[in-house]
Amino acid sequence: MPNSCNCTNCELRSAFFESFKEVQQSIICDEKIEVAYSPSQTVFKVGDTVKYFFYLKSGLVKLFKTDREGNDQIITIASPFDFVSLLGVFSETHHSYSVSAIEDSVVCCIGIDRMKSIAQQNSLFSMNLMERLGAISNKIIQESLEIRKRNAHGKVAYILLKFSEEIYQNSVFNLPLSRREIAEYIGITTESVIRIFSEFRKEKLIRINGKEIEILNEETLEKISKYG
Amino acid sequence: MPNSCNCTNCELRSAFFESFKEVQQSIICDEKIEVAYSPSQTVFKVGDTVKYFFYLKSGLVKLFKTDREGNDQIITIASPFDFVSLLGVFSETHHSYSVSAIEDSVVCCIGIDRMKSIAQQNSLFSMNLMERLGAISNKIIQESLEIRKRNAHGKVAYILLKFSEEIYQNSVFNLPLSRREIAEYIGITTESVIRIFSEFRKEKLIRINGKEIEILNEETLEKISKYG
DNA sequence: CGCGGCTTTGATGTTCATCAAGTAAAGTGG
DNA sequence: CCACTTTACTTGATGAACATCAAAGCCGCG
Repeated sequence: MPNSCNCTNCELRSAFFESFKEVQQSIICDEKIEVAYSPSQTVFKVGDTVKYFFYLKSGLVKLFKTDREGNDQIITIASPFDFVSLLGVFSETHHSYSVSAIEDSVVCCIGIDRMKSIAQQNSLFSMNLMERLGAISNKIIQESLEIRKRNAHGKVAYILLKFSEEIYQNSVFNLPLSRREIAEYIGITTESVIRIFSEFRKEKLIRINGKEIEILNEETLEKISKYG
Repeated sequence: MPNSCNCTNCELRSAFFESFKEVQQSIICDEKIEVAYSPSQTVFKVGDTVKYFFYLKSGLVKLFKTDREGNDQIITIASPFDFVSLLGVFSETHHSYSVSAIEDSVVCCIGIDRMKSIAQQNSLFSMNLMERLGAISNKIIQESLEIRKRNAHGKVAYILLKFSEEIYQNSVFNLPLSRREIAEYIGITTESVIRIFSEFRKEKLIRINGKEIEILNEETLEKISKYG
């Protein structure tokens, strides 16, 4: 029964099932599970067996690794429509990073074996999948280079602009990450994040009210992001 | 004519054509071009149109980006059997990074449209492709996190061990990168690389003779790499 | 209500970048 | 093939950027 499932209008379809035959689409629709997560809840952890292919339907999640001393490194933030499963999903049996929600989120889960067998039967689908997975991995790599080449001020400006322009598309937003998580994302210390936030506030580049941030001077922040 | 091409024993076959029907394999064998590069020669540049899928048959190449001030950032070093084309190859029309040889290298080039149409016809092939591309992208992301979390000494130790253990599998090797390139790879300055090399030499952890390096005390280097 | 985690600020110190200068090596043109 | 230029390498001196350590206020939660 095509279109009988509740995801007929799901973004997931337009996002990457465009090339899909309806019968297969409905198989996926019937078999997928939707799971809701509250902030700080874990979707999966490093080392967990790869059982599902994950897709973020709504909300915001962080991908991260924890080292032996318990320090986290945030790899990236995934927004709605993003695949939470990266490329390793088809080549690895265990996850090489952890995922947890940083906002109320809904994740679609499709059995990985099911995904594989469908991909093997439908090469158009697997090409689409490859393109989308490729785009995400590329984005992570490029972003990591962008962050790496900046000094602390540039890193903070970059991340503020990312949240404002890319994620929330609004000059006012609620920062979904703690100061510590920001630090873990851009590779500086929590204190430095706070100090630079304060400087930006004193220079009237941003307004801060707890987690609420407003970008007041985007132009100057762009400059700081570009030229440190 | 299966097996009529000169790459019957090519690593490329065992590497990812295992699932390939012979007739298609020979199409690829017939159509591929092998190009040899000397150190410092460019395979392709940021912004170039994606025309080929590239595979490293032998040698060593670097993937890197150049910013507006002309400073390079090395993304990774590709070894034989590695795909030089990353995942973006199917989703992007222009390369987002540059590639140049750092040793005498031979690169196999296959028309990208040809690859795409074959992948669309053969889903087993496209799955294989996806797995391999995924593994490489994952490796780049993981390595970048590893480097990021270390201090300067740890970074240098890490990179020395990478060359020794992973790339050359030998405690003596000729460093294929200049001091500057090492710096561009791990995100510190050239002077710091040199200084830390000198310290390691004075502490008898390594022996340096120009480009020739010998790892003398792997154990201590491992410790420095792990604990900074 | 008290404990632990998050945030903030200040004082201090280390690490590493920057600047400068000199040597060695490698490419370039007459 | 040699003078010349350029690039790579090396060391030292200096300072800025950022981490670390310490302490206190704040908030949420059991």
